[in-house]
This record gives sequence, structure tokens and C-alpha cells, in this order.
Amino acid sequence: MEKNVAGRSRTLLPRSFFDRDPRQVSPELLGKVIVRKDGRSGRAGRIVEVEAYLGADDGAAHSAAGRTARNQVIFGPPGHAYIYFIYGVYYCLNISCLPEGEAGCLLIRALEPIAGTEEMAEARGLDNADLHSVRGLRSLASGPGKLCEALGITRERDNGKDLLSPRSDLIVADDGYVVSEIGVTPRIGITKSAEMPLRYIAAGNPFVSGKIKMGTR
DNA sequence: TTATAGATTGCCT
DNA sequence: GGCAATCTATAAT
Repeated sequence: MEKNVAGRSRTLLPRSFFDRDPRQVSPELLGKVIVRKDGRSGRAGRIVEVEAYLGADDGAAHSAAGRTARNQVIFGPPGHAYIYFIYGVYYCLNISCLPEGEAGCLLIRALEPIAGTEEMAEARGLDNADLHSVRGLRSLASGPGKLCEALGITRERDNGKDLLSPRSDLIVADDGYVVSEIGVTPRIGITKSAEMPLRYIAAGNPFVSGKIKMGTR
């Protein structure tokens, strides 16, 4: 048991949490915390946006065509990191679900930064970000590619890592925070099975990905 | 404020 | 060879 900056006690999630259907895990994962343990205080962000990817009957899932060298983590035991490289530019972080042999995962799409924001800005190459404004904080991790850059997540470093082990430098934790209202929408950026409502968001949270609605001012 | 193009790698057909 | 679970800069309105 360790303490975060807000003084809330933080515990690792049990393996059984991810040993379920991704659609069941998704809404409960909102509000949990991703922690990168390096440097002095480490970096941490609260999960505010998640997408579920299924095994069969989901053409958008990387596991749709069966097990390959690239997607094997999705078929492995629950609670492990599946990282893929996209558009030749960014990495994306997923967490495997369901028991060994069954495909299913969650794409982490956005974080609300809660610790190590200066390190995150540095990792993102944002030297002049105003880390006291929502706008500046939002620029750190409001998207799957951005959050990986902010936390230094790469395929080489983190793919296959156990996110539920106290010895890992990348973990998912529960600090007791509860998301009050959960929204469900279709997933972003896919062409196959694009209509399925499998994107879960903390409704009203400004750190969810996408453009900010700016009224005229 | 919205729209569009381009970057750039590795995986699968 | 084609294309992908993204993001940013730049241009047009």
C-alpha cells in the first residue's frame, strides 16, 4: 500500500478484475489510475476514457483474425499490457482481459493527469505548457497516442508487462475514486464494426479526448 | 472554428 | 503493397 499525492491510499487491482468480458470491465475501469514508477515521484493519471475490443464478432479488434506474434498478449492472461505501434508514429496502451486463451482487451484512450505533470510535459515535448490550466493539463494525455508519450510507454519497454505486479514500473491501481456518471458511445477511428457502442467515458470530464467545445467569446 | 494533408513504420494479405 | 484503435500543423472560412 502506498500513498499518492492526494493522500488517498492506492492498491493494486486483483487479477479477477480483468478476468471478465471487456464490456463488463470497461465501466469499472473508469476512475482507476495508471502509474509509471520512475524518477522521484513517478507519473500518474486517472482513466477517463476506455474502449472495449472483443475476440470474435469484432472486426475492429486486432485479435479478430486469430493469434499472431503481434497480438499474442491479447490471448494471454488478464491484466497485461498490449502495446501496438500505429501510423508509424504513436503507441497505444491496452490491457488484456479474459483468461489465458481467450481474446479481449481494453484500449486506454485518455487520462486525467494527477502526478508528475512536469515530467509528462517534458516527455511530450511541451516546454511551455501551462500546467495550472485545464487546457494545458488536457494537452498531456487526452488521447491514446498522447498518453503513451506522456508516460514513456513503448512497445519495446512495456509490451507484455504485468500491470498488476508490485514489481512492475507500469501498473493499474485503485485509489477509491468513483466516477459519478458514465457515458457510452461508438468507438473512435475504426472502420470495421464502427457502430458498436463500446467506448466508455467519464461524462462531463474535460480530459476525455476530442475537440473542446468552445463557445464564441 | 473547421477541414485537410502528411508523417512514417510494421504487420498482414 | 496497402493500410492502420493518431496527432499536429497549416490553410481556408
